Amino acid sequence: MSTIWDILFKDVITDILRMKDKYGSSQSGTGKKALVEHTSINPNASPHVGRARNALIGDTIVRLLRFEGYSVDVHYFVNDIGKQIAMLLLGAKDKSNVTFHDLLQIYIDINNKVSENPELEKEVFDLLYKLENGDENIRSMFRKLVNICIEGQTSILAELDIKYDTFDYESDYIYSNTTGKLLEEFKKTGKLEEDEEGRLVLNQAEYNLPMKAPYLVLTRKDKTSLYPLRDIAYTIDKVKADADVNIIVLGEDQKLYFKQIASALDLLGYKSPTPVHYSFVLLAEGKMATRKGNVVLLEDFMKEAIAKASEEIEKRHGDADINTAKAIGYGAVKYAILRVSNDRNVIFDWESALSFEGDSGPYLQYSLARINSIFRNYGKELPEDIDFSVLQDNHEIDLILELASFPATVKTALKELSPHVIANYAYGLTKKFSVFYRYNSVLNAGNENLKVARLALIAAVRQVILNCFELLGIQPVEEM
RNA sequence: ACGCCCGUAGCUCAGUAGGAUAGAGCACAAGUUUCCUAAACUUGGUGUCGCACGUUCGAAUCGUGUCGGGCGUACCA
Repeated sequence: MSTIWDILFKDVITDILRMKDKYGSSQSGTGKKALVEHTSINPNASPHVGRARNALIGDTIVRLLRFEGYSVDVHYFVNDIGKQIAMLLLGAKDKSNVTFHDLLQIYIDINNKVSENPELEKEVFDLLYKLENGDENIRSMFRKLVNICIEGQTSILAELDIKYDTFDYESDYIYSNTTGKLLEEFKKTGKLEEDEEGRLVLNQAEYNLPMKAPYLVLTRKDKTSLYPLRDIAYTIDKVKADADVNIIVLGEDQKLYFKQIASALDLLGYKSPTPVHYSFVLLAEGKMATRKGNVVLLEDFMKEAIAKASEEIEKRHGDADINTAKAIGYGAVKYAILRVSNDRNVIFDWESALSFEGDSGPYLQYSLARINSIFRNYGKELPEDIDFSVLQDNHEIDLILELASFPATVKTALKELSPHVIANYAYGLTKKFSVFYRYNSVLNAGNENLKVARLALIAAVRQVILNCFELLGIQPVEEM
């Protein structure tokens, strides 16, 4: 008396248990290369949660691509040149032993000073001019400051298990005169013009971009480079790496700007990377502004999350293991940001971001911990032959349908480059598991056939939760 | 002023290649544990799916307009 459900249970569960951490992957990237650039924070201060959204989306896309079998090269563009970093240097150069955590205040102070005293701006540009024209002393001062920043920023992200393969320094494009050669290329297109002030600008009228003036300014009047020129040079380098997939994660403030870059690339015959845009993180009381200092720093969010996790663990188990507290706290941090679709603003408020109940990272981990607990109590290997026809409860059917839809979910997430698809799926699956768990005992199922069939079912659930965790960068927790 | 994105329950969010009574979490109230972890589960809603008009047998989903929020519109990066 075989039914459609028997077949579904048998096929899906056996597939999952056989394919393990590959279940859900269609291996569409086997033998292919992908290049992803994300984060690329200005080296001026500790990242706030808004910047973290870039890193989290980017990292999840990297994980999705690797899951699909792509060989992924993760790039970080270090913006170690330009007015902002020169200002930071101006603010820091008379101070000794500057550390990463001094930089935010220095940055805020110097911004205030310069806006009060425009004379200081000349010093800023003087620093830049010397830098671009090979002043070794200035150059090493910049590099030293930038490295303090990058080290500080990436160590915070590394703590969240977000890692990079390649750091590309923007200044290298000037030192190697790549920007100079690029200007020659643009000259050949006939679209490079010198404006009345002596700056070199690219005429982009033919691309009909929605802007008032169709010009991309590439240099200052002293012919020092502006960011777009360096960015184009860099982007061309990435395109030349000839990856099958080339992605860049950018805030929505870069939408139009990136179209300008893409147009410039098109002019030279290059295919531009695929941009993934996301909306900003807002505070309940308004916008975040680094210069005003009303930001939520990522590291503060992480610390609070660990503190909350430790507190919850102590409530239940006496003392808290720091690794477990980190896994739970960081899972909450990541999930709070990844659950929202890219094109919506994330409204950050401490209370819901640190909620460990319901639709949250810890909820997912808790489901996994419960499954682990059942297997610890069972203490044996599952038998080879399992009769799946005994599974016919509605809660079991809900679960198997959810499990069966995981591969399609991965495809959607990859097609739309939207991590929230995975986050929401993971919640939906664990919610169904929680309901199943409430109404169906596994170890006391009544008979051996039902018991092992349910064990196989939740083993499959466990595997798919683990696969979601791998994609979201959330650490599994054995017990909690 | 113009361009792009968003607007769904008190709050935070899913759901839009058109399809049946629009779903979660939080908050609030009441319950569930001699039984695999209660960070869980169940029950309780008064949603004009911002508003208006339109296309359609049928619209949260498509079109136009409008209001509100986010972002942008060469010489920051």
